[in-house]
Amino acid sequence: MDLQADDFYSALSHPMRLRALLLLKQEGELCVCELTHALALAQPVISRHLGQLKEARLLLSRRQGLWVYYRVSDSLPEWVTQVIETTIVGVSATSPYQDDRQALHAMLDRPNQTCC
Amino acid sequence: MDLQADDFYSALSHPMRLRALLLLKQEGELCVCELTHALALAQPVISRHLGQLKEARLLLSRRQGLWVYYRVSDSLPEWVTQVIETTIVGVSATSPYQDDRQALHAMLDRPNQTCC
DNA sequence: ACTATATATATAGTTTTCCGAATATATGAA
DNA sequence: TTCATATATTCGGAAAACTATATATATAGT
Repeated sequence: MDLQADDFYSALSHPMRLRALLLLKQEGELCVCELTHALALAQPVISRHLGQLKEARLLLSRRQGLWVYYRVSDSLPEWVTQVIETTIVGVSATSPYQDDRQALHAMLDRPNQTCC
Repeated sequence: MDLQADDFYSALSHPMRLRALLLLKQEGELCVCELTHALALAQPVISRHLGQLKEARLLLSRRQGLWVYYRVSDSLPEWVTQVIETTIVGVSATSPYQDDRQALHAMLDRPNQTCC
């Protein structure tokens, strides 16, 4: 069963879910602690929103050790992929999306080799 | 002040507002009674959702006699226009968007010359 | 003025969404 | 096993969104 348009749009109705999706699309896989740092929100809040995006089938996740990595699903309908990419082109240079990327890149001790 | 991405996405978070926007983009100007017929909803419900879309700067309206015609704004950011068009390409042949157009076209006595 | 039609708004109540805090679970290391 | 860390979930309350009903407004015609 495919992703429905109204599920897609209501999944993105919360500003933070939009920020998380755009950041993940641009950066690839990110763990919860990286998103928590980049978006400057409490960890349970992040986890809940990621859970909603995953339930809406926009995200996939995999666990690696202590960390859970989220990424944008690679089996989205073509129009959804285009909409996300068009949105990135349109707004990624503006606030708060630009700041989110900067905060991520400014984060010290990102996992993959080291720890959070 | 320009349309913000999170305003755009939260404006479309209600399934009916998404249906109305896609229908208006495809059909051009429509009056409230046409939308009420096509979407099969009570008139105050339609008016309120149209008001929200207008407040979000996605729609414009003009009054002509008794009727108020709504249309998609012609001064949207380019990325917003592309997102809307991409969504139409992706889902306009599916339910309920296809049915909405059919219901509109099946409506007798649409205004413009006659009355609702 | 009065009537009819189209649309908008206000009110009240219900449902949904969201957050904070606490707690639970999963993994890895000692 | 015990401890520490990362993430998920649960619970209670607050805030927001939504609906239905009723009413108000705007316009046109008589």
